[in-house]
Amino acid sequence: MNSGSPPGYDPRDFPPVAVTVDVVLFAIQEGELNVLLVERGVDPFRGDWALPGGFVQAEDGDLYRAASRELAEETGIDAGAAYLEQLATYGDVDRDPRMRVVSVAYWAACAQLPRPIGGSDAARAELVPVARIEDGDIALAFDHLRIVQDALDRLRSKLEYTALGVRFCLPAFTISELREVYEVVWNAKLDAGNFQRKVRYNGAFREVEPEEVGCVDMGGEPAASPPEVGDHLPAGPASPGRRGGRPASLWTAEDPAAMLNSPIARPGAAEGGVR
Amino acid sequence: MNSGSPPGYDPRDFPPVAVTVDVVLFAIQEGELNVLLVERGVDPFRGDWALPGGFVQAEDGDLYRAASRELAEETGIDAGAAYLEQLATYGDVDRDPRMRVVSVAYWAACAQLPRPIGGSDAARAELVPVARIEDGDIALAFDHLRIVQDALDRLRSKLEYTALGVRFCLPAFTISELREVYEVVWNAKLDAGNFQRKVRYNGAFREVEPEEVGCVDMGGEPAASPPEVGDHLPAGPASPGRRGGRPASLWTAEDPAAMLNSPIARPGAAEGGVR
DNA sequence: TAGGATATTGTCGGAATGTCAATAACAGGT
DNA sequence: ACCTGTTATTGACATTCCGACAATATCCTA
Repeated sequence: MNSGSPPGYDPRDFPPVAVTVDVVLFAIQEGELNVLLVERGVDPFRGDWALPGGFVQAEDGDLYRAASRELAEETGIDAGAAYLEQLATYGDVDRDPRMRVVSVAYWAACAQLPRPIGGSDAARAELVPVARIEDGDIALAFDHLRIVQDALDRLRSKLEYTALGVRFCLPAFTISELREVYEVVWNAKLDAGNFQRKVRYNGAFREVEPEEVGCVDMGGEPAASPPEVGDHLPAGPASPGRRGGRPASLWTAEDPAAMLNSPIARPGAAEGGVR
Repeated sequence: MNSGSPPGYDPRDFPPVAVTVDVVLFAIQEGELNVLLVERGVDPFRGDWALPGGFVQAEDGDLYRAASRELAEETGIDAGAAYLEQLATYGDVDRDPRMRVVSVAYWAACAQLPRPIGGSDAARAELVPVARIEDGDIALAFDHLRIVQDALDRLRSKLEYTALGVRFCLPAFTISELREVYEVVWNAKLDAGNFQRKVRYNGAFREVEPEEVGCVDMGGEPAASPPEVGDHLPAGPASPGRRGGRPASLWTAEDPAAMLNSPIARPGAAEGGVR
């Protein structure tokens, strides 16, 4: 297990390694799935886009906390409001030209970016459509392309069998809003009727009575304006104008991370990585 | 690579952190699911059981390779033969009393331990039934109990929708052998007939013709020796004596990591962590 | 050759799913 | 008030899937 001196590690006993955390934050805007990227201002990969991240600090009690801190610094978002789950760890010897850097990647999903982002760092931070990344239109630093792809795989899989899609919605949402989340993330069209049934039967979701609205809290961001009946997807044409039609009932998820007792089928999911 | 100045990292720029890999190796023996543990001989947690692992070395090109190396050192098993997949990374500040150690955990599954184990290290290495660990009968060092539990969750989930169960079997196996793997890992009983259909229909498995296996003797004398048709589970009463009954056809999995196009239902899986 | 054991195939009712259509409830304009 | 367009929600069905359980098939042992 350990190599050299008996008890107590000596920093000289092991090769110098830096440990960082990187966060893949997903958000839906304009009916598109986006990832938060920052533009690198320093040398390796200067000018390229990279995931927000940084060194694990001594003050970070654990890795989750380190990732939350990075997320908050970059976006002001509270980790509880964006889920935040560990994805994987990347440690190829040459992934950073300067020295060995082992990076623990996390992924997150949030309903809407509170402020115009661009946190404490001077670096420009922007939401970039994943479509452009998957098409290779964006130059990503380090092995961050692979990390984003892994995160995408994980996100797409998890929507199948967990209620995590609601993290893209406000605390109270309509079934159609949730369906649109699925359609955007999966880049597929789902039958409205079936989706309705799926949600209604799944114990993971609960219809919220009109009187309750306003009390629903997913433990996250205090929605700027109390969730209003008829709210639509965060951003997009959004709530401003209900374009007519029968008003939808509002729903909520007790525990967004909960398993669905029957999964929601992904259309073209012959095979693929589920992780 | 690194040196000092411009955009290079300086070891003094970040807190000293050690990076290790730990491996949770599962193996089935005597109809029980086991985990490979080593007895600690040095101070922190001396005498307790721990997962095999060690520092990421400079020679390890990537983390997977580091884990393979640890696995090989400890058991002589080639990583390719045991799958080996990254599980998660653990970095709580106090998980090791000596200093901050970030540990990247891997899990693996193998059909049978080649030698009586107990690799290069002087430390005693043993297969311990997971039942005893889950019951709390075994004192595990560090946060290794949590790691084992996470690995168990992952293993049990992955059996549902991948062909990874075959990693507990020899290259060619009978459907009953595979079913027993499921029953042992899930600690549940499965209907033999339905399981049969599941495997036969799933594109992930392929029936192997007798000619492919070697000198096959299906239906004649009890072939005396080597690649025998009636092989049973690695270990256990095993192949020695077919206890009678219609001989089973042999199967194989093209790609053990492949997804099952229709999952195998886990009996009492109301909810739980899929990770 | 009988009895026991294991593998494999069949049957059948209930549950789940997908497709497609019908109804409900609202906004807006005339 | 009435008509039209739009979205939500519910129904009807055919098809498939699944679990429980029974029936065969093939071998071993005695």
